[in-house]
Amino acid sequence: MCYSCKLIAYAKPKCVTSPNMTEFKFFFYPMASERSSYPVKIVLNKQRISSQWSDEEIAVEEDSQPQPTDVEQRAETEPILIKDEETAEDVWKTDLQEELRITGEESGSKSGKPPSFEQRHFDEDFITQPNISPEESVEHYPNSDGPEEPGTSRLTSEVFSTEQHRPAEDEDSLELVMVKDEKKEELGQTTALAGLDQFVMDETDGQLWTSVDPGRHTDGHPDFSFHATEEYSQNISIFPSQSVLPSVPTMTDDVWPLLPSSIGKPHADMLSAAAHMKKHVRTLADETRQQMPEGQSSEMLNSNNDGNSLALQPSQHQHRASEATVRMSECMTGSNMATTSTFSGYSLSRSSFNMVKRMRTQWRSGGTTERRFSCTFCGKSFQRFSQLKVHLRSHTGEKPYTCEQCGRSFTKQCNLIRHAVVHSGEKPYECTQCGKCFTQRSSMKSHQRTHIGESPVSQHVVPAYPGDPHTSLMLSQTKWSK
DNA sequence: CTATGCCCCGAACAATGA
DNA sequence: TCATTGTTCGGGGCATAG
Repeated sequence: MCYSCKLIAYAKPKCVTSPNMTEFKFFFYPMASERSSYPVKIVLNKQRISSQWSDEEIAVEEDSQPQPTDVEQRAETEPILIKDEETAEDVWKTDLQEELRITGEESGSKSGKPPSFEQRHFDEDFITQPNISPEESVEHYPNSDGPEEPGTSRLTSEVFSTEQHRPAEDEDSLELVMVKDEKKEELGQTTALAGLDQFVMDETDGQLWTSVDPGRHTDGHPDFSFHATEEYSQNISIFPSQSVLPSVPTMTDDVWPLLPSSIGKPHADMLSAAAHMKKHVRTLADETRQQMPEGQSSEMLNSNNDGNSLALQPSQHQHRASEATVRMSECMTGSNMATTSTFSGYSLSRSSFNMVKRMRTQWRSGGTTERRFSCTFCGKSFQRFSQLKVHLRSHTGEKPYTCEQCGRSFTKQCNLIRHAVVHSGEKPYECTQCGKCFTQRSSMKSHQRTHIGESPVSQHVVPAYPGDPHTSLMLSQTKWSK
């Protein structure tokens, strides 16, 4: 959102124009007044505390917007279910270009088909915010002088969720189309097709789409989430030359009256405003990059945008989505994922999807490398994908195996089996020297080391477990070192 | 190849005794 | 209070079955 040009912007994938090209729409919505900035509350930043809002925002919020709204509550409680349109096998067959194509396909809604829950949430997730429809953005702006019914929510979960809402966008918003072009040689053609209101982008990497943590501020103002990439921001070219101007699609008169007077109909101010938004694109993308932990931005952010979910979770997880969940935004910010369970772990599926594909590529090209699967979270490598899959649970907080007696969950089934002795009281491991029993073998072995300690002479000569440096180290560092 | 189970180490925490 | 010991669990390596 720009407080200078009074525009609110966000991007949304539009459709697939060719196997190598995906269109994205930039929607710019006018702010009717300074006070109209208050709808940024609609950003649904659930993590931000109220004290972070300005006094004015709080005042407005208290006056006219009972909280939390139903939508906010729903967003907090309902899991994000991402529809998987590809089988795992298909995923393996795709290459990076296909991935881009998929990104466009999955983002495109099926016209004439009611939005499914998954699709709706996907779109919400992708758009991230602002979660306000163009129609409402006009209706509820205080400047519109429209009487606002008490209790009327400014929010809607259906906003922009499907193509069915597009007419409203076309009517009330200034629509800019961004064309994601994968091949530079097609740039000229794309430019010709794009016209004035299209951004021609160049792509050099398959991991491009990012999103901004909605919980951030920009210049002291609430931040609208934003989807773009640093590559895009670097190469973004709005109205590169005046020569493009003749190709400007004519904006309908239905649109222009809704824009702030400073923007008006297509003229120099419009170009200035667009150039201004370009600056925002770049700024926000840079901020996004800086915010992300190093080495994670591409994977993590990219995962938030589409619905290609690779079912990395075991089947049990489908019954325990509420248990093995993770808040995607927290993944993006690197906070503790395991301790906060709000959204379904499926929100990470895209990340896994990209990661797995990358790993497979690495495996194919790497040949006979010892460690073929690397975790993009921590960089740890594994010989087998199944090992990595289990390892990923430590990052996602997924614990698919739950004890029926105490409800505690575990990342591995063997851990659950091992845990069962806690309830049964069974101590199957007995010390051969003293007869004391233990629940775990490692506990018994640890105990047996104490027996070895009873013989200070032998502890250096005959370790409890020959070849076990840990034993020798323990002995040298404990009582015998005194 | 994946799924599964076993084994292991290490960390965190609690209980206990000097 | 501190060191020691025991308990519990997380997580990696590996073997094996399918």
